[in-house]
Amino acid sequence: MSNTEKAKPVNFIRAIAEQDLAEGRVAKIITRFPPEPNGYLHIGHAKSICVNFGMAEEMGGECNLRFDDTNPSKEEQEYVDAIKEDVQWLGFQWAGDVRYASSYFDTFYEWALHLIKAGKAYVCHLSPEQAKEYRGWATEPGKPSPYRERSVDENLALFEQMRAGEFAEGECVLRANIDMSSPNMNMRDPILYRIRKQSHHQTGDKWCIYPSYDFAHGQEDAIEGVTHSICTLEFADHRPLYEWFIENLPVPSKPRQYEFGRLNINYTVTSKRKLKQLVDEGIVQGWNDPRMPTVAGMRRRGYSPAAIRNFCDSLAVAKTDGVVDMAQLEFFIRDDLNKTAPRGMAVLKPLKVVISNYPEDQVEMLTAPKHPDLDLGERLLPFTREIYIDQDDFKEEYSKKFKKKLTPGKRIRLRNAYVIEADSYDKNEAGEVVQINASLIPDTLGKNPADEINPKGVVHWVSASHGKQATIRLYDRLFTVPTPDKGEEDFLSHVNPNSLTIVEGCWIEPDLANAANEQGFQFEREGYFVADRYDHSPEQPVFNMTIGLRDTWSND
RNA sequence: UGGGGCGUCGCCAAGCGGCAAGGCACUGGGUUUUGAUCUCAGCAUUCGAAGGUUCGAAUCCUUCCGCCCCAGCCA
Repeated sequence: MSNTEKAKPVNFIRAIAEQDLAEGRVAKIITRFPPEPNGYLHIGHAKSICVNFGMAEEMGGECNLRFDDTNPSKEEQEYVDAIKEDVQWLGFQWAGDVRYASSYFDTFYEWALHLIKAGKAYVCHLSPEQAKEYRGWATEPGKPSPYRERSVDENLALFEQMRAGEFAEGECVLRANIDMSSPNMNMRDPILYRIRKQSHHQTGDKWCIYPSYDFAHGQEDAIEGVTHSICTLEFADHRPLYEWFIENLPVPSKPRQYEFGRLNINYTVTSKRKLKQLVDEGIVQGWNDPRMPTVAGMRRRGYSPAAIRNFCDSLAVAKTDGVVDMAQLEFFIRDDLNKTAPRGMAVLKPLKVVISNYPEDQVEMLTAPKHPDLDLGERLLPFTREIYIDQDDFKEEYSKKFKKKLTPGKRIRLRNAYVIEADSYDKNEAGEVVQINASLIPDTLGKNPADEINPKGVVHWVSASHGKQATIRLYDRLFTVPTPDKGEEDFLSHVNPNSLTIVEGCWIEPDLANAANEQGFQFEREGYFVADRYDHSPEQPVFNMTIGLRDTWSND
C-alpha cells in the first residue's frame, strides 16, 4: 500500500462523468438527489447523497435537491422539512432553491398534450384489473387496449375532462402508445397520468391528475439540465422508457440515467416502508429514534456527519447488490469519535469505594486532559474520600483473568488520580457487594508507588459527593438476525426486544452535566456517548450510547 | 418463465491475457494511567461450475449453476 494515500473505492459513474467532461460531451456535471417526501432519509439515502453531492462538489459541478412529489397520497410536508434538514446536517448544500417535481406540473401537462397530438398517448378506460389482464405476462405479449385507437381530438377532450375532475379516481388514465409486446413490461403502454382527488402539499387543489414517476423523472432532469441522473439498480428496466420520453418530447436537455447498487447493511432494514412500519406500530419512538438507521436517528445516536460520510465514501459505487457489515459502519463511527470526542468518566453501575485514609472533608481538584492527542484543554476532577467505580471493576477473588480489576489486597490505578488498594468489602443481605473499603497509596499522582508494587489495571471513577447523576440509554441492534427482511417470516418477528436499556442513577463527572445538547464524549473504558438532542439538560443529564469501545477481551 | 442486473477471502472490493490491491472482521506480538487508540505481523496456489482457446486465463469463447429486480393507476 502506498503510504501517501489510501486506495479509493471506485465509482464507475464518476469515471463516465470524467470522460464526458474530458471529451466535451458536457460542460459541467449536474446531478440531483431526488427523494420522494414519503418518509425520513436513511443510511442508504446518505450514500446516494454522498455520491450525488460528492461527485458534483469534487468535479466542479452542481447538485440539486429535488422532491419527487408526484403522488400526494403518500407525501407530507413534515418529510420535506426533515429531508432538507438531514441533507444540510450531513454537510451538503444544494444548488439554488429546493426544486419540486410539482413545480413542473404545467410543463408536464403541456408535454402530455404534445404526445396526444403526435398520436403517442391516449386516454384508457380499462379498469386496473382489466389493464393487468391486457398487459400480458413475461412469456406472453400484452393485448392492445380497446381505447388505443381513439382519435387525437377525442383524447384531447377526454384528457381535458380528466384534468377538470369529470372522472372518478381509477376510472381512466393517460397512457403512452409504445409497444404492448415489448419484453420489457415498462414499455407496454405505461401510464403517464392518473387521477388522484387529493390536495397536494405543494400545489394544493390545483390538480386532480398527477404524472407517474416515469412520465416525470427524466423530464425533471431535463428541465434542470441534469447531466448524470443517478439512481438504484431497480430502475435499470425503466431506462428505455426514460430515454423514450427524452426522445419524444421537446425537452431542453438530454440527461442520461445510470444505476448503481443500493446500500444494504446487516442487522437493520433500509426501506422507507419498513421503517415507517416500525414508527407506526410504536416499535421505536419515532423516525429519529437512536436505534433507527435514519439520518435523524443516527444523528440522535451520536454518529457524526463526518463519520457517516467517511463510511459512505469507503463504499464502492458499483452494480453489485451486497450487504455491508454493520461493523464497517461502526468502524468509521469509532474512528471519527476517537479522534474528536472529549474524554470523560461515567460510572454506569455504581459501587461505592470509601478511602479510609483520606480525610472526610478534603476535596482535591485534580486535572486531566480532555483529549489524549488533541489540545482541547483540561477538565477538573474533584477527588474525595467516597467515590464510585463500576461494579464490573471489582471481583471478590483475584485471578489472572481479573488482574486488571480491583480485588481484595490488590491495587488499582484510579484513572487520572491515585493508586488505591482494596482492604475489605461489605455485602448486603442479598449477598451483593455494596461497598469497598480501600486505602490510598500516597504520592501516586502521576507516578507509581514508591514500593514499586505497581497496579496492573486502571479503572474510571466519579466522586460520590461531587459527581452528578444521569440517565444513560444503552442501545443494542434493532434486529436479532443479519437479514431481517429476507426469508419467510415478517421482519417484525426479528425485532430485538432488548434493543433499548435505560439506566438511571449513573454517576458522571461534574463537568459532563453542562454538556451542550448533541455534544459527544468518550466515557473512558465504556464507549462513546452523546448528550441527547432533546432530553438532556444540566439539571437532568441524559446521554445516549453511540457505540461501545472496541472490546478485545472475553468478558467473564 | 420473457426482459434487466450480478457472481473474486466471513463482509465490502480492485483487477480487463502475464502469474490475486486495499478496507472491515478475525488471529498473534509490541507500546499504553482507557483491556481503547497507536504499532508490527498473519490472513484466497485461487477468482460460481465444467469444458475450450493460449506458452500463459479471474481476465477470451462455450455451456451450465446460483442470487437480485420488473410484471402498482408506488417511487
